[in-house]
Amino acid sequence: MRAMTDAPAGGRHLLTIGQLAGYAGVTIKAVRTYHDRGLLPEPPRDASGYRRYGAEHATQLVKIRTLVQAGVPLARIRELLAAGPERFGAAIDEIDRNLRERAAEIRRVRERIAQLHGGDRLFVSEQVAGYLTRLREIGVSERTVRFERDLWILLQAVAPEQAAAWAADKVAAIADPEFRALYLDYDAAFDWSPDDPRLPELAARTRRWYAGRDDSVEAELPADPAISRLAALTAEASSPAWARIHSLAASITPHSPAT
Amino acid sequence: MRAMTDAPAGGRHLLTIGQLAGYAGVTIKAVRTYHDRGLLPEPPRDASGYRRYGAEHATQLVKIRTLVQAGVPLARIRELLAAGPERFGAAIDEIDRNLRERAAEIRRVRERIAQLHGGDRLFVSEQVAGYLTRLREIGVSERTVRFERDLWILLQAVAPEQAAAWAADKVAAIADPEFRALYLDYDAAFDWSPDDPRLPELAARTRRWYAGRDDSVEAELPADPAISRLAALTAEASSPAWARIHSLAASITPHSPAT
DNA sequence: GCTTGACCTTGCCCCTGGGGCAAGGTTCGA
DNA sequence: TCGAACCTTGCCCCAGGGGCAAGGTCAAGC
Repeated sequence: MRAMTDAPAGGRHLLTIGQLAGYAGVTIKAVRTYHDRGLLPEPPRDASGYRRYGAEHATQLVKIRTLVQAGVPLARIRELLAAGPERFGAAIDEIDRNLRERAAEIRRVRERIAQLHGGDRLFVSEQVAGYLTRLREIGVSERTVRFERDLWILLQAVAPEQAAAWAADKVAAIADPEFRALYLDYDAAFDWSPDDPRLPELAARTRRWYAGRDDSVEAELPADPAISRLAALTAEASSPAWARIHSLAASITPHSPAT
Repeated sequence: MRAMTDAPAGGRHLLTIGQLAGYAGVTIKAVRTYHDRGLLPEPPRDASGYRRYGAEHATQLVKIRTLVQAGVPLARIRELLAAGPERFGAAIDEIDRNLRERAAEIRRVRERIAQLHGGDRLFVSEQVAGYLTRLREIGVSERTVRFERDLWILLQAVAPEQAAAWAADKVAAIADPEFRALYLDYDAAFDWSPDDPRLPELAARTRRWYAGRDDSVEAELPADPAISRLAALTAEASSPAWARIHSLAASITPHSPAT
């Protein structure tokens, strides 16, 4: 066996680095990198300093390339090649599991990518996305829907559980025709002047609607003042008319339709 | 609209970088990298120099993360976000195609990985792998089979088309019971002494077998002298007994059974 | 008021898996 | 004998961050 594994005898090492790389489907640079990282032993050199490879390097290199294509890091490959066949086999099983996982991940990513085409599902919870869709269905302008969406994103980022409770409340409210009418009027009022004579009446209707609600529903909502202020401030910063309504109906702060 | 897109007004930018990163499922470092690469605009700073983000950053960041997970390079993502929705849509289609391709690639890699468990298919052509399997079936020792395999790897690396022609010839020869018997005797002779009295008779049988061949088959084989020498030298370096046979039957150089 | 821990800031060097280029030496075929 | 195609080493570059240093800041609890 000595002659087969060690012998530097003539004839056993005759592939140049380019031929070896070509056979294994790898670049010359990659071969040299594998030498540097200790994955592939340095072969003997010929008289002029060229590396001369034998079949043992070729089999090793094909193994390495296969593992590299499977996404195994070079450091791990070095360990695997050094380990015995039983550990090697176990590692291969693990790598294959890993590969299956990656394929599944790609499927998941493809679904998300498809949602980039449009739709809000990418940015907010399913519940909120359904609510936004419902708003569009009843005729709310795209501008206001986007405004709502951005507000929900903030809410979800700051306080996910509170956002969920509020969203449930909103979904329930939107089932009421009176609330829907109110919401559409708010939508229309977005760019009215703050002096518009219709605003006081809208504020009064808003107050009446909240007054008529079941108090128990109200009590269950977490009433974090920072969150309420956030909603109110955001609305006021966007529309002077909404700010006016807010000041006219000061008592209803946290639950005006557009927030 | 101005108030919705530019306003630094209080209340609109209140996420810290950590909250933003947490919402989008991204590290703080990644957010800063996206600022540096121009994927995400720098938000206003608060009094103490902290970045303060609004919902528009959150939506943008979720988009970015989704594209990053899909393997889109950051430079490309920047272009996409700057482009109009029609180009964005077209790019999404292309990215999805890319993703499908990657999934297919993973399937292919899994097949190759499975072959790492054993088998020669990873290292030599299907034809040669079949030939090696046939050798094992007729009882050739594993040592000699590996020796053949290594030689074929060298041949395929140096001259793939010649290797294919030679392999076809070998597959045909192995169908002949006389050749099979000869091959097994060579296998047994591997570690005989070069002075063994049985060697001259083996050399004579070899010469007879080649003499009885159809000459037209012989003529079709490419007779590259370098390749023949490679085969002969490799064999001689491995087994003194084989070297002895070779010198006894000098005329049959390129086609002795073990090469 | 003070400490403590969790945040934030910038800047710098590190990693993988090579690619590309420079500046030379070698080998092979016409 | 010359050019093309090889080979050699060495160096810097890329993405997409990670990790650490050396600070400034904020909120809670005592």
